[in-house]
Amino acid sequence: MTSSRDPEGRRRALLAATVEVVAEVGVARTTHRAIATRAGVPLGATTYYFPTLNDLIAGALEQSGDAWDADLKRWESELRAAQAEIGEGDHAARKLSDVLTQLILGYLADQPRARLECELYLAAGHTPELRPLATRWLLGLREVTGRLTDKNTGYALATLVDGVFLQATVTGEAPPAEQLRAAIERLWVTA
Amino acid sequence: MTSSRDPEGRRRALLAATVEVVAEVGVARTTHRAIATRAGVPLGATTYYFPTLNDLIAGALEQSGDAWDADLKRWESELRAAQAEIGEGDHAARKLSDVLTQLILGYLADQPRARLECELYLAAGHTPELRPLATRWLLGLREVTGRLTDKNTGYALATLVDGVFLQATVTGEAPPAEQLRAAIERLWVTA
DNA sequence: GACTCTCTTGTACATACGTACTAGTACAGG
DNA sequence: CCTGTACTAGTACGTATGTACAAGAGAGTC
Repeated sequence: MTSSRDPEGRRRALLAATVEVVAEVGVARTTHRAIATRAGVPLGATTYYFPTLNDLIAGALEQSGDAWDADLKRWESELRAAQAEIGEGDHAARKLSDVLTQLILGYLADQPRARLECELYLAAGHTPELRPLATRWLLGLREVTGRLTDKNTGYALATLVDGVFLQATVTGEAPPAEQLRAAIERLWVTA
Repeated sequence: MTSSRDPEGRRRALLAATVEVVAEVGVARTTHRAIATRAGVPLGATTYYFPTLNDLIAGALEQSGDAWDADLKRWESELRAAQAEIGEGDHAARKLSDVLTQLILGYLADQPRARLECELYLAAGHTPELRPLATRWLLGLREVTGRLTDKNTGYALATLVDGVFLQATVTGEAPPAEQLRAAIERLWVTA
């Protein structure tokens, strides 16, 4: 007896399983067998749909990159909405720092995704072919914060957020909301 | 013919080789054989001096942690010296941000070390026994910046620096010095 | 119904790994 | 000189891995 036929479904299931496995054990310890078990498919299916393990992992990371891009779009529009609502007054930085903090906390609440991102960063450190993907991820954030403020402030904010992500990955705990908000407020100086 | 006898030398060579290998390929891909080759010792020597691979890696990371602690001490004393020299005036933040930026750039110039640190962070994400070590690393910096300023500023500065480390690891490039300095200056608001 | 093409599933194989082990070698103390 | 201890060096073994492959099953076309 063979399973129901659904090639596209299997593709998706394999990619989703890969995302989970990578988030749990890291790129280097991700194996065909772990993915197959997680996806509920036989081992052979992995190499049928993706010629090599690297292709499978690359596909999963790329898919996560798309999700991250979507998140970034949402961040930008929410922050723009807040900007429009409140004008340019003194309270602006206060309000905006609040919104950004909440967005960060919301993102980090999805631990596997946050960990996957950090995992990608680290893997990019010694896997040159992952570097473009990781850089795109990094620069995407910097561009958003840059568009909302100016180049220098954008760099500062993005760097701070990257630090928050790193800390969250290491400790597994949520960042201190008020301290984070205060830090963002100090950086958010519109030129 | 056997090699010259120097047990302590071998221990050190093994730890040093482990640091290099981990920095290059990551914790998960570090193997006895790679370490032995790098250290120029036969395979059997690795398990003779360190019962398991994890012991060897843990030893190497701990040693690196000590080096990081020493670096932090140096950072603190240099920043304190700068503080003492310049008083509390308006130029203080300017001068201190300059000094800290240079310290960061200097640290990141030693790429293998910086990469090892980030490698540890990431590995800690899914290896609970590494978490204490990584946290100590993280908190060490935060304590130093906290002592130099105040708790909130310390958090903000340390987080920014962590972000800089992450970015440097991913891109392999030095951070933009002037933008980084400006960001530090904005955060360095003495209470 | 026969053919074919796509997909499924299980197994096989070469390789690399962690670690254990054996045999030998230098140097200490008697 | 002899003996035990600490170290060296090479090899062996069981396991897990990436990937290849063979045998089959479902669905569409004639």
